[in-house]
Amino acid sequence: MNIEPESCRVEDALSILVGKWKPIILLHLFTNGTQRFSELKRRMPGITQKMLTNQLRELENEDIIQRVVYPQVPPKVEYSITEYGRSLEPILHAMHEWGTKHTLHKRQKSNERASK
Amino acid sequence: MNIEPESCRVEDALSILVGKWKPIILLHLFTNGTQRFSELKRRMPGITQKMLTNQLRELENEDIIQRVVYPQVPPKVEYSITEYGRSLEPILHAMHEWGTKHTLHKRQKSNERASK
DNA sequence: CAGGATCCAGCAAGATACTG
DNA sequence: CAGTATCTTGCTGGATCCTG
Repeated sequence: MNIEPESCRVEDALSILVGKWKPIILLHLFTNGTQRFSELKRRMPGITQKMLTNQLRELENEDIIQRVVYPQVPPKVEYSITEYGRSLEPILHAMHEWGTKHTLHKRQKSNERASK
Repeated sequence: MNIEPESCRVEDALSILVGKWKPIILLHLFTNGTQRFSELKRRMPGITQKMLTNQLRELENEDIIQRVVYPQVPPKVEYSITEYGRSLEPILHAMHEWGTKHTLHKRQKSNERASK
């Protein structure tokens, strides 16, 4: 590891992924491609309209996702990952892999304690 | 990307890195090895004792870092990365790389807008 | 030296109601 | 359908003071 703590840019990446629903939103867009607002909402039980809108706006402001409005009634808005946004894919994937192992790791630890 | 949103473990990894000082603490331990509480504090201007203690405890609870207490007066406590904690290194590194590019990306965007 | 204990401000996020 | 507006709550992080 040769990152100078003074010029650390980990936080920049982190700040974009942080947000209660952002990783899941990204995953849905990665796996299912372009989707409408209502589709995303339906796929994420528990999220409120306000939060979905917020998180989508923040991702859009960072050029991670793209928002396309079709001027019609009733309204239709589609969201998709930008090409730039795709560069986050390896990171998301690495975190998922690590998280999976970590879940097992924690389970082992708690079993060790329980069997004493 | 083939992560099922239902079994997504990105959040698990994220939750460990999130915390205002955690990435920097990890970087300092990665680059400088074992260090005492006061050394870490000195290297991080602005952090309070409470926060340093908090963040260290949380990392310790996840087995990312190790805490060794020397029973003497005045007290001496040393912190270091566990071998398990080292598995986070590639992720931190990837995020730093991405963050560096993202900083440039944003600068370009704002220049584009400014020159219109 | 390395903390623990309190108190407090700010922001993220949830609930709910309304609208072009 | 895809939002916006408002109110409220819970948690993160900061300031400050105390101690084995």
